[in-house]
Amino acid sequence: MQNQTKHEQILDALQALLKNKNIQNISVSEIAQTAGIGKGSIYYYFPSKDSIVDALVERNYEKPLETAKSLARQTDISPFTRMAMIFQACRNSTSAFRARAGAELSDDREDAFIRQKYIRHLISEMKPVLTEIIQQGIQEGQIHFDYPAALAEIVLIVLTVKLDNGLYPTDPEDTEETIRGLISLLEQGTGNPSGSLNFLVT
Amino acid sequence: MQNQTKHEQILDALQALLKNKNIQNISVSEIAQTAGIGKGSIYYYFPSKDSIVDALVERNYEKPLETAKSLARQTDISPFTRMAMIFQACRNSTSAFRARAGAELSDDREDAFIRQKYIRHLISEMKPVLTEIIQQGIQEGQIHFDYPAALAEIVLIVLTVKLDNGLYPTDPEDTEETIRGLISLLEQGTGNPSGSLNFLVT
DNA sequence: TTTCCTTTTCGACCATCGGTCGATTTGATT
DNA sequence: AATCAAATCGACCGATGGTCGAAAAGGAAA
Repeated sequence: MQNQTKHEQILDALQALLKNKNIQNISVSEIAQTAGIGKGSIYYYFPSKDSIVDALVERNYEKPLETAKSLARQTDISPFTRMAMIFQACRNSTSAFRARAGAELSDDREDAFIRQKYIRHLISEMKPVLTEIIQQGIQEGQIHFDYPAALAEIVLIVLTVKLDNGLYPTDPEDTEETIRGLISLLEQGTGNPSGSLNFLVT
Repeated sequence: MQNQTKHEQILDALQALLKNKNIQNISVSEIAQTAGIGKGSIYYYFPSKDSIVDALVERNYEKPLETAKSLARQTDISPFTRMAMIFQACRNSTSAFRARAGAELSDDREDAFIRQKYIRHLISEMKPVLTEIIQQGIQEGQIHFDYPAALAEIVLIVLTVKLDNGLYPTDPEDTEETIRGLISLLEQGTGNPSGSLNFLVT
């Protein structure tokens, strides 16, 4: 039983509790109790309640994002295929927090914070990767566009905001239409025939 | 002295306090003291501290957005000019909350919530307006695109997220480049010559 | 004016929370 | 056994959001 394990134990407890209530309504004592340790011990491993949340966000997003990144970095694959991977990664990485049970469409403050942290994390991690991919596409003549970094950012922002569906919630059909619109805009905006990028999303 | 006035008085107090610290560090007693009333009276006018924040967000964004909306609804003006108005409105409506003095780049929870509320508000209010404008542009043959609503949403999402610069903070040049990229994507994506939409942002 | 009732105001009080702290246990090393 | 550092604990602290009953304010009716 090393530090690592106790750390995980506490994070597991918080994650379990998050399924039933939001963070505001979870007390540190509760986390301790669920983890089966004393409240004081929590503060032996974490400096604050916030830091536990931070660590949990990190734990949930770091791994899938890391694998998506390494996949997307395989430069032998075609740019569009790698873009599709990123689209997929964005879909998959949607919050473990959102998996909350009753999950009323939350005006919830803590959720907002977690979401913000997640968006920042995802965009800053994926933007350079996607930019590279787009640049490769430009060099190979498949993409015609002058602002690769901006294009990467635009795509990531729209994907993140729409797919997370928490920051600005809409019904699924609406989300699909926006994604289709984004694809269409990408096609027309980068000089590709209509429908050619459909595979990005199917 | 009606209800309305006391209401406003409390909101004014909160707004004043927000200039110097963030909401987590402002207590209800402090708001009461600043407003010059007893703490108990606060709860006569508002059910909770959160609801005071909500009301303040509403008060700050409702008005400028309403005027932007009515401007953008003047169908006699050309679609692009009206789009420019919306671009401008997005720029201007950036948070009274962000005007905070020291304003360290906040990982702050309350800020995240306020930002979320603002983004939801702005997008849901402006999307129908912008959609109409784009549809008009399509009819007049100035815009060639099949998903007017999606296009409206994409533009609003990118503008909101980037211009607010809190959800995903970057340096100003980077923001400018993304906006330029968005313009360029719009031009190429809607069949307009390069540079023709520059006026949207200058 | 006096009475009566509603609306408004208030701050002491309450439960609870995040976080601290000193005491205590554990357990490896000598 | 002796020792020391790492780990554990829960009583305790200050502060907070929110409650409550008492009391003031202010008409309206007598």
